[in-house]
Amino acid sequence: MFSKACQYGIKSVIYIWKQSQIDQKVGAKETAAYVDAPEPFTAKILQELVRKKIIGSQKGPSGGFYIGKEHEAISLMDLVVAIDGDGLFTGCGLGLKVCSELDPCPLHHEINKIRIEMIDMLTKKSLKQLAEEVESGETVLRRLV
Amino acid sequence: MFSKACQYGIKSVIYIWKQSQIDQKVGAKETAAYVDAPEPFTAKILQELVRKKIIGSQKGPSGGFYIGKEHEAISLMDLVVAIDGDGLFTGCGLGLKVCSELDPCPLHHEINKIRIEMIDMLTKKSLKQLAEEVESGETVLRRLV
DNA sequence: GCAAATAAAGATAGAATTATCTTTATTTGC
DNA sequence: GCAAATAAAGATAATTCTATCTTTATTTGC
Repeated sequence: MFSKACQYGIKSVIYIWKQSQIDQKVGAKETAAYVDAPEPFTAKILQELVRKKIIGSQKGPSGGFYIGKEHEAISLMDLVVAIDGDGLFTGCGLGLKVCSELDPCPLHHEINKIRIEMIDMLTKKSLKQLAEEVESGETVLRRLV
Repeated sequence: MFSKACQYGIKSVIYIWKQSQIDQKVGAKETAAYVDAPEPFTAKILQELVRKKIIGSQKGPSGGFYIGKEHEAISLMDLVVAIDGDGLFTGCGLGLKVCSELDPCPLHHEINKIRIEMIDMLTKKSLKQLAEEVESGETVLRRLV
């Protein structure tokens, strides 16, 4: 469903959010280690997210990635689209050039229904909410064993 | 959502079904042309589907791919799994090694809900049904313009 | 100003997916 | 039996995704 890059991105951003709550910027290395993702690849993804204004960054000692007021409204949807693009949500699910309500491909209605639910879920979930659920222990971001 | 191979596979199998209804075996070339997919790639996919008993094939003149009684119970789910594997439906959506109802990843419940709907849809849709809807004009398999 | 820490950028490599080409095996119709 | 048609198998190439390494640019603390 999501690419590896996207999976790493989602987990990283939740961690960065969590640390930003206690005013800590976090490095790519620390983040990658925490979410169990390859470090240089994670760094690339975070770089890209900064470019797209999903998160912020600061160079130099005690620098790192962070999430500030300006990123608070970011939804999971924004994040996923920033990394994977909108291919999951738009275009024909079977790759037809022409596919619409009027000329639906054999899976048009079915895929549409699932897409709507997916978009709904990703739009409603804020990163804040995800981070808070991890914080409270409702969900887990990494294995602690 | 589905790989290209899977998209080509789904469309091809619907066409093959349709032709099997009128007792016509169809070649890889004809199938690929009909569903607007690259020919050698389509041939490979169909080969694989034969190996997995999703469709049948016969060599020689007036041979080709077909769908017989023995394939009638095949669901879309069988087809998708045969080509893309079950990665869409199993394992953690964020790639965590440990993720379950008891130790859910931040998206576990949400992804589960969508997966259940997807599995439900793919399991209930038979290839027969898809082919009949194309036949009746309810849905379209390729652009006719 | 300088050293250290960090992100950013760019180059490279490995693996998987997508796609093509060539050769071989089988089947049919004559 | 032979030619033609077709699927099957195997080799190769192109592209994209995943991953790493190296160099450069910034920023901080001293």
